[in-house]
Amino acid sequence: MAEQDPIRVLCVDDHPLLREGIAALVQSQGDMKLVAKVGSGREGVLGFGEHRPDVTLMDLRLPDMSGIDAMVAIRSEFPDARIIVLTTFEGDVEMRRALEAGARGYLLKSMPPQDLIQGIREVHAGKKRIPPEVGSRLAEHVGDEGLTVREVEVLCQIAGGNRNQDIAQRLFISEETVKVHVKHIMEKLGARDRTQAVAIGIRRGIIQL
Amino acid sequence: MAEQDPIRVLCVDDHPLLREGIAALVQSQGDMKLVAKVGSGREGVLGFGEHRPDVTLMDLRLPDMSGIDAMVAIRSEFPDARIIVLTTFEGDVEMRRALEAGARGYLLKSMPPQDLIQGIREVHAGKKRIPPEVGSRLAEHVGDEGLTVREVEVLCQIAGGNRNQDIAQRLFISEETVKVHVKHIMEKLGARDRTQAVAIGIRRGIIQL
DNA sequence: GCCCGAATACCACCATCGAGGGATTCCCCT
DNA sequence: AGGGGAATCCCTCGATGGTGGTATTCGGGC
Repeated sequence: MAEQDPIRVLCVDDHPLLREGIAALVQSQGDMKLVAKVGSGREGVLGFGEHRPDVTLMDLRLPDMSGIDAMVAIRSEFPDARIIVLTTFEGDVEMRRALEAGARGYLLKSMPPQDLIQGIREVHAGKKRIPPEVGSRLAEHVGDEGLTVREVEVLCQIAGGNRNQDIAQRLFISEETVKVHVKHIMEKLGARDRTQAVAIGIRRGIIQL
Repeated sequence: MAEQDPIRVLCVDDHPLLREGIAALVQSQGDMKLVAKVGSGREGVLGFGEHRPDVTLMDLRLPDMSGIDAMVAIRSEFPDARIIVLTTFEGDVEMRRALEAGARGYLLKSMPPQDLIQGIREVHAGKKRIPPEVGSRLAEHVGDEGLTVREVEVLCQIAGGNRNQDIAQRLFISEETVKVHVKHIMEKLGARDRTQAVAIGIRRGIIQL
C-alpha cells in the first residue's frame, strides 16, 4: 500500500494547549493528518462540513454548543461520521448520551498518547473504542431507568433550593404532583432524601452546576 | 544580554496531551526551556527538588496528591518557588486556597497560548498574574466568611443524604449542635435550605463529589 | 381494544427541618 | 483580663418533607 489516504482528523476542543498536543501527536504519525482544529461546538459543525474528516475528536464541554449537540448536528447531515469523544472523566449520563448521539469512541484526556492513537485507528477502521474505565462506569447503571424530562426539571428546581410549593408554581402543577415526582426521583437515584438526590444528580451528570 | 539563562519550566499535569501542548509551546520560545513534565502531584514535588525550575505550571486535580498539597510541600522546602496554577475554571474556594498556598499565578487552560506565555514571563519576573475572569470570580465572595472545618464536615454529611440525627451520631454530637451548624452553613452560603447549600458547596468547590 | 408508563391530582399522617430564643465551654488573640 | 469566635447543648413551634394509598388522563405499543 502506497503512502496515500492519510487518516484526516478534526479536533474540537476549547483548550488551545490540548489542541496543540493533539496536533503534535497526530502529525507525528506518518499516516495521519490534522485537517483542522477548532475551539467550539459550532465551529466543529462548520469545520466538519468543510473538511469532511475521517475521524473527529470532540470534547463535551464547549463554549457555545455542547459536544453532544454538535455530534447530533453533524450526524443528522452525515450519518456515517466517525466521531470520538475526547474528554475528562464525566458522569455516566454524559457518557451514555454521547454514545446514544452516535460517538464511536470515548477516550479520556488522561490516557497515554499511544492509546489515543490506537483509538483513532480503530474507529477509523470502523470499530468502536470504549476503554474499560468508561465501560465499567457505564455498567454501574445499566439496569437503571433514567429520569423523565419532567423529573429532571423538578430535580433542577430542587437543586435551586426551591420548596415543593415553589416548584409547583414554577412548573404550573400542584404540590402533590411535585411530591410524586420527587418520590420517583429519589427512588430512581437511590437517594435517601432530596438533598442526596441533588448530589447524585450532579455527580452523575444528570444536572449541571 | 546574551542568550544565557533560559526560563526553566516544570509542568505538572495528568493529561499527556496537554503536557505535550505545553512542551511544544514552551520550547517554541527561544528563551524558555521545559526541564521536565510529570503527571502527578508527588512526581511534581520530586521533580521540583531535582530540577529547581524557575517556573512551575501546576494543575489542581491530580491522581495521587492535589496540586494544592503539592504546592504546600514544595514551598515548605523552597519558599521562593514560583508556581503558576494551570487548570480549568474551578470554584472560588479552590482558587483562594491555591493563592493562599502561594501560587503566583492562576491561568486557565482555555486561555490563548499567547497569554500563557506572557503569564509565565510575568511570574518569572517576580510579578503575579491573575486574569480578570479569575479575579472577578474570586471577588464575588471577598467579604464572605468561610466555613469552619466542622461545618464542612457537616455539609459533607448532608450531601450524603444523612438526617440531622444521623449526622449527630456520626460526629458524636447532639442533634441540636448539628442544627446550629446547618443554620450557620446556610447563612454563610446564602442557601434557602440544606439542599441548595449542597448545590452551592459543590459549585464553589467547598465539597467534592 | 387493552395495557402500561408518564403526568397529573387529592388526602391523611408523621418525621424532620428550620427559625427563634438562650446558654456554656474552650481557646486564641490582644 | 477581656473579647471573640468556634463548638457544644437545650427548648419550642410552625413549616416542610417524605410515605402511603387512590385515581384520572393521555399516548404509544401489542
